[in-house]
Amino acid sequence: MKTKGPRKKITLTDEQFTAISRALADPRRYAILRQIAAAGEMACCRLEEHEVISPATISHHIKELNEAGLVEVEREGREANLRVCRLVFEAYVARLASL
Amino acid sequence: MKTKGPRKKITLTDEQFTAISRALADPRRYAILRQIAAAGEMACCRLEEHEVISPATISHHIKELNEAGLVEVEREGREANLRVCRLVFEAYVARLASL
DNA sequence: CATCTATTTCGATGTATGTCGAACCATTCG
DNA sequence: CGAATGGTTCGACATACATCGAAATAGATG
Repeated sequence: MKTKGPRKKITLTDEQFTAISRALADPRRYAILRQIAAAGEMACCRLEEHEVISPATISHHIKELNEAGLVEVEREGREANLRVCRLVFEAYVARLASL
Repeated sequence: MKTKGPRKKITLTDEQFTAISRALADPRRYAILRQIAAAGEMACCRLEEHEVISPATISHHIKELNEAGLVEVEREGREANLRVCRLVFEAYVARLASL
């Protein structure tokens, strides 16, 4: 069975690869990424992290994830909608797996 | 074709997972890991990094990789033989891929 | 407009970490 | 034994970075 896979192959630059590695290295950031991934799409204000860390810090983490190319941010009204860039993430995993 | 795959499945603790993430996040450390992986097994003193960074720093990185469970160190005579722990690495990639 | 909510930006702060030199330990070899 | 080789350990140092509070921005809403 072919579970609606990626259409295109993506190649990451070395810079993006290390940016992603660093982005994933912080547990809090990884937890955020997981929530977004699990939800498919979610508003920033729905993140569990609001119980734990300040809005400023959350915003910072989102920015890191976004600049690494892992997360797409779409402002909609007053909130920010987050979505994982699957193609980029899969490209990262693939490259990592090839060691 | 079944390319001599891993015998057992390994489950990583959360701590080990983040330790590996952090270990991979430094480009220098990742480069070292790649060399070891490419060689299958290699003496520490053969690492290209000796051209770039001090023995002390290399030793530090090896230690990090080892403590994360990614690299096995076996002292043989005066040199240290390095080998990638494939099972651990593959467990990491698998868990990462499942997001 | 005034206010509330969601988010960002800025500056400050404490901690983590990559790096080094120097000293040290272990092994090999003359 | 004494020197050379390969690694490690130990501070020290500089930079990176997670975090915060406060102030700013932007949209919704009364």
